[in-house]
Amino acid sequence: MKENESNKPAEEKEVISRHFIEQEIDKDLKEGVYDHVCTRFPPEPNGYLHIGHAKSIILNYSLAQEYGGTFHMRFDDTNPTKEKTEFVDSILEDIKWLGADWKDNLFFASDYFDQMYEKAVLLIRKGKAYVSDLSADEIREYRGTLKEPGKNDPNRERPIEENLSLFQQMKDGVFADGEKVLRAKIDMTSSNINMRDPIIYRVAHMSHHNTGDKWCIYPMYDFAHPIEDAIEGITHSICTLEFEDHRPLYDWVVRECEFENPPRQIEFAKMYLTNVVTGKRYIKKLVEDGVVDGWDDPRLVSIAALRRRGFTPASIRRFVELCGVSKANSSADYAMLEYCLREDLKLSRPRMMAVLDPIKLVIDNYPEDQEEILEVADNLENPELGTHQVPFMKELYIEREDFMEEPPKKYYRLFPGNEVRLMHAYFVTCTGFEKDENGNVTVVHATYDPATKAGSGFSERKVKGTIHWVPVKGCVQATARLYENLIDEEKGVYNEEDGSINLNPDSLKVCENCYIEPAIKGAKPFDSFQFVRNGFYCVDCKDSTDEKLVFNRIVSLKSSFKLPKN
RNA sequence: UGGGCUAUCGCCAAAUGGUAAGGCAACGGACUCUGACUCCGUCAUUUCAAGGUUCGAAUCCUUGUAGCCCAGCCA
Repeated sequence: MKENESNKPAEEKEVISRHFIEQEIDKDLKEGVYDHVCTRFPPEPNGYLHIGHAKSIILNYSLAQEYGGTFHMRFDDTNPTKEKTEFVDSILEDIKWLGADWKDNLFFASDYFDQMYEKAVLLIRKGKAYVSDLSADEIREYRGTLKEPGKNDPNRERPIEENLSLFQQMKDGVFADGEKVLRAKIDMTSSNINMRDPIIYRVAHMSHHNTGDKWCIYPMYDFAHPIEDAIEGITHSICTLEFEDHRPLYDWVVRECEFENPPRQIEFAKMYLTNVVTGKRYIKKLVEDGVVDGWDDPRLVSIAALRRRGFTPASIRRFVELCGVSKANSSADYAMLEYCLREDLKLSRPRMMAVLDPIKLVIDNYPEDQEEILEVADNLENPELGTHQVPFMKELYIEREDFMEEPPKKYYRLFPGNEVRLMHAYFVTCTGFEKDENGNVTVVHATYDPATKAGSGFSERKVKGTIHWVPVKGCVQATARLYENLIDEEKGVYNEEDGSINLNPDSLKVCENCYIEPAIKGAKPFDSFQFVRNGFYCVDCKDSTDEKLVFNRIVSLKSSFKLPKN
C-alpha cells in the first residue's frame, strides 16, 4: 500500500471504476462475442454540434482508443429533406477540433443505399416485408395507441412477387411521395410500438446532398442504422436512451438481413448542462431577434461558440470524463465545466496585467523621466513559458475597484494611508486622490519605496494586498467582453407561462477602454491569456484586429472576496 | 395491469450481499508578489418509501411512489 502512494498514475487507475459500457465491452471481449472494438459517431447533418454531442463523440472515440479499436465517423444522411453539405463541413470541423480522429474512416449512410435496397428486397423475398398502399393517416390509425394494439395492414398478405414489383416501381419513381411505403412484417399487436410493422422505406422525390437524384426512395432510420453498423463492422453501437425501445427492432433487422457479424446497441443517458439552451428553434430565434450575434456567439454552447469563446478541446474532454457515463438522466453543473477550463488554462497560458476599468495612479516621488524595464515570468508556476518585459514609470493605470476613499473592513487594496504591492514592482503608499466636479475619483496619488523592488529580497515588512497595473505609455488599448450566462439562473431556462427563454440582461458587458501591458501586442485570434486577478481571455476570431484587440472572457478566476454591499 | 428505462449528498457518480469511494460546489483554516493556485480539514449512521429474506441489504424479494422515453412516411 504505502510504497504505491508515490506512484500517481497507478493509484488513479485503481480508484477510477469502469462505467457500465466498459463493463459490457469487457464482458463481450472475455466471452468472445467480439475480438475487437469498433465504435462510431453517427450524426445526421442537419444542424450544428453542441456541448451535448461532445459526450457521445468523446465516449465513442475514447472507447475505441482504450480498447485499441477503431473509431468511425459516419453521417446518418438518410433523409434528404433535412440535410445539407454545409452541416457536414461544420460537423467535421468541430469533431476534428475536439480531437476525435477518424483517420480514413469517414462514411456516409447514403453510400450504402444500394446495399440497403438489396436487403429490403431480401426481406420481401423472405416474406418479411411488404408494400403498403395506406396513407400516412391510415397507417397511424392502424397502428393503434400506447394502450391498444394495432390492426393488420390490408396489404399485409400481398404476394411476394407483387411486393417485389411494387417496390421496384417505388424505386423507379412510378409513385408520388406518400403513395406507397415498404413495411417490415413483424407484429401489429406488439406492446412495443416500434415493432408494429414499422415503415422501412418511403418515397421522397428530392435530391440528396450526396446521391443527388439517383434515388427517390429512402430508408428509414430503424432499417438503415443497423445495416450501416453491420456493413462497417461496428461492434458496439452506442446511442442515447430514447432508442432503448428500438433495440428489438435493431436486432430484428440485423438478424433478418442475415448479417454474420451482428453489432450490439448500448444506450446511455445524454448529457445535459444546467441553464444552457441547445434547442435549434430557440437558438434560431435568439439569432433572429439579435439577442446573440450568430450561432457562434460566445454565450452559446455550440461547439463553434465554445471554440470562439476560447474553450479548449482538452477541457471539454476532461469535463465529459468527469461527468461519467450512466443511464440516469442528469444535468451537470456549469461550474464543473468552468473548473475543467481553469484547470487546463492555469499553467498553460501567459499571465498578463490588464486594467479593464482604468484610473490613473501617479507616483509622486518617482522621477518624471525615469522608466524601468521589468522582466517578468509569463507564468510563475510554469517557467517554460518564458518571460516578457513591462516598463514601470511615474504614471500608471490601476483598476478603479482597487482604490476606495473609505474602505470597508478587510479591504486590502489602496486607500489613503495604506501600502500595497504593485505586482512585479514596488510597494506604494496612497497619499491622496483627486475628484472631478461629480465626485468621481480621477487620479490616485502615491509614493513608492525604492527598497521594496520585486526580486530585491526585501523583507523588512509585508503588505496584505497586491494589485496589478499598466504603464500609461506603451500600453495597449483593447476591448474586453465579459460574459455571464445567457440564462437567468434564478428563473431557469424556460418561462413557464409562454415557453420563452428567461434571459439574463447582464450576459454581456463590454469594456471598450481597457489597457493591457505592452507585451500583449501581436496577439492573434484564439490566443488566450490569464488577465491577472481577473480571468482567462481569448482574442476574438471575428471582431479583433491588429489595431484594436477584442477579447472574450473565457471564464473568470474564482474569488472569495466580496465587497460588502452598503 | 400498455411497454421500456431510471432513482445513492446542492450537482455528477462508485459500490456487482460483507458494513456508503471520488470529483464539482460549499464552508473553515494554512500559505501566498494573483482575495487565484496549492495544502489541510468539514460535508450521506444512510441509498425514493414501506415491509420482508439474511449473521449481514444501496445491492435479493414484495408492494408502492416519483421522473424520463415511445403512437414521424424524423434521427
